[in-house]
Amino acid sequence: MQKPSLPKGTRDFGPAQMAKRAYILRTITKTFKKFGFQALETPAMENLSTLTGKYGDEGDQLLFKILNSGDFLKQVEASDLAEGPGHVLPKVAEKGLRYDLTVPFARYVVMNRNELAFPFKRYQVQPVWRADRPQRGRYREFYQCDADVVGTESLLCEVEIIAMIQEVFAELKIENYQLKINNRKVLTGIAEVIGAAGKESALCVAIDKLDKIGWEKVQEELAERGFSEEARTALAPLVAHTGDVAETLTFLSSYLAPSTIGMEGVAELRTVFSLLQTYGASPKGIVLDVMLARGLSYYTGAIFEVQVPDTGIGSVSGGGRYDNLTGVFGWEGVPGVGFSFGVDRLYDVLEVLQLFPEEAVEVSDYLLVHFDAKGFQYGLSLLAQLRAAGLAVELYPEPTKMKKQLAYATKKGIRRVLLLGDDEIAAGR
RNA sequence: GUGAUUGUAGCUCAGUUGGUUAGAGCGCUGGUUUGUGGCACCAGAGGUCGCCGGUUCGAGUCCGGUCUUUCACCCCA
Repeated sequence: MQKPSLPKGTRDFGPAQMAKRAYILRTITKTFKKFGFQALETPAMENLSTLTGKYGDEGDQLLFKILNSGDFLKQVEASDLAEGPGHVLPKVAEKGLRYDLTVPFARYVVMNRNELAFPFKRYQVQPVWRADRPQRGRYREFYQCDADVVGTESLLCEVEIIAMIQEVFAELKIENYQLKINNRKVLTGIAEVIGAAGKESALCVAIDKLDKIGWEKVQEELAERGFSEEARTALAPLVAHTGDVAETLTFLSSYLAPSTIGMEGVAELRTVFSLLQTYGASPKGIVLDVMLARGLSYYTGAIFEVQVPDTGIGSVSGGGRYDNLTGVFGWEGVPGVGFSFGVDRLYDVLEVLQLFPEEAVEVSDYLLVHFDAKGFQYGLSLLAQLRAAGLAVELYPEPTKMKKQLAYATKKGIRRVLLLGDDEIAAGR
């Protein structure tokens, strides 16, 4: 007999966890629907050709590949083996597990472009798989919870994303959070202004670590990546800047004045904040963080990230705008904007802050406890009535002593029991 | 992918410089209690010490490999 075990980086979700996860997902999907987003599901597996090349070389390595069925070696020649794994792979695996929800979404949009009503707003809650090395809060199978709008450049989308995030956090009773906003064009502008035009992706990767490793270390990394002394000096006032949204916008207007694209970013940010005000959203939790970069290279406009301080848990939500979502599938120039909630991390945050409501745990309202066959028969006759009244009820299925039945109720967390003895039956209760 | 780290009963962990039948607490099962569980007391079950190999008269203890856990890097949710 073998000991059962789980593949590395995967988890079971027991009843208690499922109830709490369902609470989170109910809250999120309710909000998505309220904003006009519609559900989409795509297959767990995609053609490998759909997935490869979309996430960079490292991403390709993190894809789970599915071995072809049957004689998976039939197309492989000895010469292929000699050429290495890269040559053999396409001949033994033509499918892979999805790595995120964005690429399958783009594939879906392209395949259905004639049927969809644009701007198309969809949400999608499904697991994704990455052959990463697991760590705390990082798994090989985890859920993403995406909402995207494709087919419009309107900044209303950005505003609505901010409003949805605020609504979800309010519903979940998370009071203290930071919704960080920035714009990729601002970052491009910064690269231009400090004389490092075109090196913004390297700039982003380094700057993104500011919170984690501090300004000193970021400067070292920038130096390693070929940023000059002057560039780093020019960056310093920006790093040092603090202030509210209005002050930061004013600061950026002068700092980025030499950069056309940078000023475009500032203008977009101004519009978003202005629309937000008109919408009536509270400025609560919103931070304009010019150092927010996010690692992803495909964002071209707004960038979002949400953190809950003092929990030791990384960002729980993030997203941004991309100009060309569907270009890789041959349909150029379709803009989109979207974001994602990290369900697993949100779960951890609620756990740490003890914000799960008691009723999140789904358990029967009553257990019917019987002493003998007569009580069991009577209990059986009550079951359907009580259930018809909308109560979750169960009857202990075996004849056994009360101690065991009550212990079952205790362990399962059933708060109320009905004892069915001769006296109760006689009294009609 | 790089560098560390962990693994003993269902759970949390002891286990002395390698030396007889590997322990504790909690949990579990039964009983004290043929109508009131959570407390108490009594009894009991449960481990080829992650797995494979090596050193040794002898390995839970030392060595190698492998898997697993956790952590940092890379990257990311």
